[in-house]
Amino acid sequence: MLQLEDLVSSLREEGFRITPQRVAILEYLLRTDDHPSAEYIHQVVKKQYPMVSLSTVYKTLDLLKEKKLVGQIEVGGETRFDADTGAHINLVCMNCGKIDDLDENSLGEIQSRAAKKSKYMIVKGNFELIGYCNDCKSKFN
Amino acid sequence: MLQLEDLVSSLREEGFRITPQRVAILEYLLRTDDHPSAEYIHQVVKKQYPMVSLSTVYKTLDLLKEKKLVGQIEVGGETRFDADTGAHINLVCMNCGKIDDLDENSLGEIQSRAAKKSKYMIVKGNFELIGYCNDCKSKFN
DNA sequence: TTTGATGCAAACTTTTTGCAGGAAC
DNA sequence: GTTCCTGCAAAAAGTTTGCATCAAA
Repeated sequence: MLQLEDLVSSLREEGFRITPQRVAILEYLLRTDDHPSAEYIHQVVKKQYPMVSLSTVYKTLDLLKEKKLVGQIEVGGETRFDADTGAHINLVCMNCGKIDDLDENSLGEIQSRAAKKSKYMIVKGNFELIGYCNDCKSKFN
Repeated sequence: MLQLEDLVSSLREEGFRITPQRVAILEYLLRTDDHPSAEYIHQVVKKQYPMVSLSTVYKTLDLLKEKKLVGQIEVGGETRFDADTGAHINLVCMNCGKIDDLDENSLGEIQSRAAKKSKYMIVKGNFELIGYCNDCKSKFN
């Protein structure tokens, strides 16, 4: 499990400045299992630090993406961020918009088979299953 | 293999009008293996029918999505359309933007396992592997 | 004190929408 | 002739950028 202090010191060592805005965004991303949009992160962080602007959220997310601390997925025309960088499937609910993670150990095998067949050099994978979550599916039966 | 005539008559039977714009877009989507963006479809179709507008392309794509004749994937912040509706993996090249398809028969199994574990009702899957294609990967070694 | 980060506003990109005119039936 | 479709232009939504100010180091 990643700790806030570790991230803060590693950022500081690389010459990045530790601002309250960055700490607040990092704190939220570390404690949530969610897959928030930039807009949503802004809403949450603003409750605690009302002076944080949306463009700072975007800039911080860019920084974290570059350092591979968050992943990025696109769902329904909206970009969402994902703190879990390991290989997993995102389950996306078409009704409530919730995104759950599912570990699946056969993904690595598929990935290497695909690399061999296609001759691609694979950098990362995005696996999504889209449907209705347990809470919402009853409404569509 | 889907034929243009079949699609045209099925659209006509459902009360949709057959316009040159719709035929041109359908024709292009049927003959290509590509995963074009709306903008790109517009460029291609305009060469043949210069009067086609981008908003008509979007409206036609909406219609085709609703009828499940095209799939939609989001890659790098851009929406791309995919005429292959079967279960497959999209291989996305980070350098040239090309998208290849790869059939993978273990996807169905993963999907049913995921449905059981997560209690989701799965409607569709998006599987992407992102990296460098055979032509581009030499530039990054 | 120096330099990088912030916040605002404006710009940009992609997609959607309203509406008047035109084409398919 | 009726109704749906098209194309334009404007709006909307999400993201990026330029720049003056501010704060971390």
